[in-house]
Amino acid sequence: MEQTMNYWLMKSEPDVFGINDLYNRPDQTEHWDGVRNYQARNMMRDAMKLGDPVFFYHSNCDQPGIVGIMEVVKEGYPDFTAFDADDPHFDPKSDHANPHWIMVDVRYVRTLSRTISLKELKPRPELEGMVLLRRGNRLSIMPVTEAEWEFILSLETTAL
DNA sequence: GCCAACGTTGGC
DNA sequence: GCCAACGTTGGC
Repeated sequence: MEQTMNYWLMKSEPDVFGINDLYNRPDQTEHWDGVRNYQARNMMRDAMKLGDPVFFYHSNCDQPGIVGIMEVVKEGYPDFTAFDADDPHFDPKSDHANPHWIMVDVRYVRTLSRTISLKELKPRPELEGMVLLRRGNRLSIMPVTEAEWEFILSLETTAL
């Protein structure tokens, strides 16, 4: 059964885990742990599929924006950091028998030739309605439409 | 560092 | 089930 490809955007603070950190991981692959939001969890559990392309977004930094591309290389499985009392993302309500939290593995694909900043995305009429740009949006993982994906990539080679 | 927006928690 | 208090996110 053929399934439509889904596109995603995942946020991370570059001071904590930036795109260069992903680049430097063995196999350029890392598990995306620590997500403790049910909406984001549900997307990883139900909708993110092998091979789905993902924008890497740097948040909470000098220039928030999209910095690169990665892909899903392992579909949703229990986030073991929730089981570890020493982990900052520990959740006492989650255990192996009943894991509350889910993560996926992602692999580095490439770094964009320049950062496509949030500031640059905001005024674009083509991106009106994009989840990222919705007021008060705090999701760390969100869907991107194919049209949004293509448009954003077209900006990479556009002069500012 | 500030603070708006939002999710979660817990008392009732 | 309501909602106030609190914690977190994340742009600025």
